[in-house]
Amino acid sequence: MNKEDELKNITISDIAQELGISKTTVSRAISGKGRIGEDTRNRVLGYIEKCDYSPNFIAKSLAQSKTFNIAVILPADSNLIETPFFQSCLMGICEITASMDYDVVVATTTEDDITQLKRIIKNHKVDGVVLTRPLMNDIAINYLKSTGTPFVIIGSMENPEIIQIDSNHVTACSDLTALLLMSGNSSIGLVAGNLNHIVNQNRYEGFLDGFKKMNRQVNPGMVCLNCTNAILVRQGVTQLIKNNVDCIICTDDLICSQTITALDEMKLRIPEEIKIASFYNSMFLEHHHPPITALNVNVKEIGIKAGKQIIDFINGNEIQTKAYVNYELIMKESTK
Amino acid sequence: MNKEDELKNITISDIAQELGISKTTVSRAISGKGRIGEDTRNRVLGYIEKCDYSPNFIAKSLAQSKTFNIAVILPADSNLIETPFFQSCLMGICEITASMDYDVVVATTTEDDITQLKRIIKNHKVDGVVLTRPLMNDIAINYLKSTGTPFVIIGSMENPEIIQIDSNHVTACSDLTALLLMSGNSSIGLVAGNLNHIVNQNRYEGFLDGFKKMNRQVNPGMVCLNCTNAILVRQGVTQLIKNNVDCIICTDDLICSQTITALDEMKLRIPEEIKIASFYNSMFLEHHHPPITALNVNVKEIGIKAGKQIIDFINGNEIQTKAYVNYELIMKESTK
DNA sequence: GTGAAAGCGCTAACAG
DNA sequence: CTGTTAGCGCTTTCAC
Repeated sequence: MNKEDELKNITISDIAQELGISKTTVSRAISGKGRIGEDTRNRVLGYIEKCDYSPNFIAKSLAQSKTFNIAVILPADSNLIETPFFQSCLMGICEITASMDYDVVVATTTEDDITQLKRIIKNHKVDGVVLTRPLMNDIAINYLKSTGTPFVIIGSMENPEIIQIDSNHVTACSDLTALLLMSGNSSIGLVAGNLNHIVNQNRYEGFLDGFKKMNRQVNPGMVCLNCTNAILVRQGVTQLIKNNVDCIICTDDLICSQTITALDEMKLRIPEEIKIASFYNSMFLEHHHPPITALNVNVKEIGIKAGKQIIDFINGNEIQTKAYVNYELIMKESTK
Repeated sequence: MNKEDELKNITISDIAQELGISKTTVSRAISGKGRIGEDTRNRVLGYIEKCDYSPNFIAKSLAQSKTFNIAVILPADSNLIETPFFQSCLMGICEITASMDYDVVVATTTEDDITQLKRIIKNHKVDGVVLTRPLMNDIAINYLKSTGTPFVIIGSMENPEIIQIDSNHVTACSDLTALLLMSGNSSIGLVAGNLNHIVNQNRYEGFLDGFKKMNRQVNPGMVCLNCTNAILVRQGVTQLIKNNVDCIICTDDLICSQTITALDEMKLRIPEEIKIASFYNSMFLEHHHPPITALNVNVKEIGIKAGKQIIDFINGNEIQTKAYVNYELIMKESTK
């Protein structure tokens, strides 16, 4: 009987008829908008409770030209597919949207293919978008701007008109670098990923800033950028070793794991012969032996903030265009 | 101007009026349903192309009582949140659904909280559901059954009425176990995760089956079940070591990483003093030193099949209720 | 405080 | 082959 009740798809008209009032009144009781008598409202609400009515969002959507959906755009690049960052983000977004009566539609893009995004926007499937991996020259951002779609990015950009949620990768990397310099590492190298990803730009910037803060010069031979695959990482690490680096900072956990593999091949021991640090304290780093020094962020909280921001923005509420989430530096054995 | 065009929200009526025909005809031209003149169709299609019309899915949804959305339910359990399996699955599902003109709504559940799922179903946000982590006694499955919602599971169940996509964990683990027994490991132990997860039941079953195939007895002291956190894993490993195990099979990568940490603490070297193998060849195992023997599956393909199955099912197409995806045993240094 | 009626954009009989 | 007419379930003026 439960089964039938749910399938019955009881509508607002049914309720109106049953209670001998008009659809309008029922609608008002449910939405809370417009004037309505205290007792009438309670009568409606009571009946609704009893007969397990649930409104048809599609109809509501059509009438209001709103979908009550937001899109979350995930990168589909093969080398990011296993990164837990996006998954944790998504969890946070789902949590907050559900609590605000919105749902999450996901789609993937690559650096040069945004067809899934376009479909969703063209089909009016969502009211707004969360972009999780902004690029330097981002066709997704350009598209969203050109269509006038509300969106927020998880990341940082110069443009102050774009709503942004991020941890401050610049100061984070700057802090990490400075701390490592202070603790006696005279020659620190950087292995960075795709510089088209803004986050890697930020971390690179922070790296340089850390040196500046400590009044040190960065040796150009100590910086390997755009290491977008295991082979490039290995080449980079080899170069750093030749230049007698004593500590390596990796811009993310995948690069870190590839760096460790390279170091292993060269029979270099961590931390005795070479120190290493990375970003985002994932399972990989957490359970590595020795444990890897890393910057830790509450990624789920980033998702929660991003979800709240976009929904508030859609609904015309006031929001801050730039929100930061704290990070935390976790020093471990790999840099001792 | 592009901007205005897209916002203009040109409708089927506009087109009809512009072309001096009826809405119905336009609708037919677009959908391809019903008889319509070759030339009329082309005229409509041509005009549509030119004015960048895109249909309003919401209206279509309301008229057809279909949403063209499917839900993907992801586990929100803290110890699974970083598992790349679900992310890869999701990628596959997104890819296939997009190509079939469907979209993906995601929601999370835990073992005892399916409120997000309920919201989505009650609000008629989706036409069907993909469950990614079936449990032994799954309230989500019960709920979906009771509401008559079409769904598929990524995993295996006895019930042949439920549409299932999976790699065969039983034979996979059986093969792995048998192979390790054959290659001279006399005493193999198992560290398994939450047995409420069907997949862990399957692997446990496979483990036992491997022994049986080789006419060996399983020593009960060699099996640690329900190791749902790092502490339990450590206890389990300690017990296995006391019982002079020479090889450990872990039911997933998280347990594997925790096992390795425990082994490290005990100063046991892999593979010299103890061998180890795991499931699902994630980044963690891939870049570990030494590389870890594991069962590898094309997870994205599982997602693709699941997405196709649910959409085909919704549309009343014929489908097989049980689809397997191949696995591959990758022997590496950790068991040499 | 409540109701009647129009309409969101599309589909689907039913006629012609 | 094409047009007319009703809806899908809800919101929203505009009267009363």
